[in-house]
Amino acid sequence: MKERLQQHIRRALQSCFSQGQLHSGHCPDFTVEVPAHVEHGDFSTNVAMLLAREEKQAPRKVAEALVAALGQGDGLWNRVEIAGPGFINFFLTPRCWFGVLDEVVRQGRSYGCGQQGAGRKVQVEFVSANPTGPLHIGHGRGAATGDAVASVLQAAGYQVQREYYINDAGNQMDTLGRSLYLRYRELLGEDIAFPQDCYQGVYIKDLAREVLERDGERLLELPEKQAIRHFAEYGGGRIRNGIEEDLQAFGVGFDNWYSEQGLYDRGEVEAGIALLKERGLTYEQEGALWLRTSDYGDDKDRVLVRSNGATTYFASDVAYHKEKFERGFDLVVDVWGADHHGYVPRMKAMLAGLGRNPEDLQIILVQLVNLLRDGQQVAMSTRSGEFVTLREVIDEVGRDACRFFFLMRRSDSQLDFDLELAKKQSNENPVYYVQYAHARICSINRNARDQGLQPPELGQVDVDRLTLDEELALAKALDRYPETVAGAARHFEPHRIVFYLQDLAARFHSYYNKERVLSEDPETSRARLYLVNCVRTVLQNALLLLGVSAPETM
RNA sequence: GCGCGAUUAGCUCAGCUGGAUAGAGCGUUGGCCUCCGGAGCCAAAGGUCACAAGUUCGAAUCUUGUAUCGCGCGCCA
Repeated sequence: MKERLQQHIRRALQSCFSQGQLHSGHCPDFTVEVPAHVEHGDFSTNVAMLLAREEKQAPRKVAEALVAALGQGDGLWNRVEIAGPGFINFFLTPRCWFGVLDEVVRQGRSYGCGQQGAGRKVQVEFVSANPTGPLHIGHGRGAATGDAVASVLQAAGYQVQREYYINDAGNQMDTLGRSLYLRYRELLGEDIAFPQDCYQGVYIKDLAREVLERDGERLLELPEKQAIRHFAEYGGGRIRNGIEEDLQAFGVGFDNWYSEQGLYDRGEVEAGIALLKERGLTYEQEGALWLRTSDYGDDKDRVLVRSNGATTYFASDVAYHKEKFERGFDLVVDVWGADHHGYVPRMKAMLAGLGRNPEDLQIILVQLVNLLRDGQQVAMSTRSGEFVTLREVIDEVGRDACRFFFLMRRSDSQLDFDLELAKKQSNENPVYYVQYAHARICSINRNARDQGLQPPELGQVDVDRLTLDEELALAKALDRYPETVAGAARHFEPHRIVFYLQDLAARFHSYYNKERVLSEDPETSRARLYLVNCVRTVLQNALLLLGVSAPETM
């Protein structure tokens, strides 16, 4: 709708230029917005105020010329007014608003999808937790966010790949192996002083016991190094499988699991470093190899190869991201914990150094989750290994509530997650509010069928029967859905969908309480059924983007 | 110390590319079931958008400074 108005305004502008009412001859970057107050119409544009300076005329004068040129707009609006400092307000006809219903029915499941990303490949990498322990609640937020961002981008027309980067190289795997090995020896009766820098969680003991049951005592015979490697491989594999199962329970699936170790095995890390050297972006100092990231906006230069010859984590990240783009992605999205925000400049710098536009890498920072129970903070400490796992939360509050809660705030603001609240089946809990709206409409459909009334087919309804303000408001809300999805995709902000859903559900509940859909008059009932099923379609489409189910009964 | 982010109703938070009289949920108070599912609805109260300058037709939004809070600042991953 917005776009149609923009076209009309542009056309009016051109005609003013050619007819000589206006002189500057160029079209400013104006906006068409939904005003905050209904008295200001359905849409409002600031174009006259933007032109005023160049035209050397009062904004309202410019607006008058434009309004004269706008004409009747093919019946799109029934009134145009100039208001305030020079806004032009449009009052659209109900008939044109209810046209959106046919659009929803025509497009069905794809209503809301757009073409802004058509022909572009994007990769979304998220979760990417180390395979050294189970996923915790923070990973859950990253998983929900990454998956929803990927879905939203898909809806915007991008070809999307979901990828999980497995940090299976470096000394953390060694630490995992050592932790397991020591617990194993402990189980066999040895008195072990378990080191601080080993993984403390109980899952380590469980895994060690598992190995003991499988392999018996014979691993004690192995040389320590070999034993540790054995434990690392076995434990890493088991933990990875566990992570995959947890994600599956959460409804998150990946197209690709990408191993860091594989980068080393194929010589990609070496190749990456060689390329940077070739481009003259590196130098040696005190026996280490540095990358000149500070030439591209970073605070300081960063080490790629340490003086002991070992490569840094950053070096494999260089190789990884270089390789991502070689795979042909036009856009790469990384979802990180916000505590890594200090790494953003060096990643962008690295891309710039490689001759790639830093904008082609978007990094979404996901803030901490503050876990509460009845308003009291649940104690968590990674060091002691006492943390609440994602699986525990899914089992306790359910997948839908869990996902919805993770997406209720913008990802870069901290999130309070109250376990008791998420479980409550009451009006305090926002998850069910939206799902309930969907279930209610399904219930209406069941009742309608009992009365021999089917949800009407495309256009088989008289929209003039829809005369209530609430009905018009619902149609307007449905019209706003596609641009909401587009905005969520452009800004990588899935929480916009959540807010939209709450708004749409509220409008529906309000309507439902005020007026019966199945009324005395069959034609009116059919029209309302048509409207309400459009609401259902959009609720379902939006919930689907978030990975939350749209139940028919609750 | 340097850098990044935050600061909006009692609480938790939205607020689009700078737009007109700043919004929602929860909580509080008072109403609504003979009625398609009350997991719902209606109404009221509640604000110096941290503070101070600046930019302009117009600032919660942009700039600078101040305060408070959080995070990050390794040849760790």
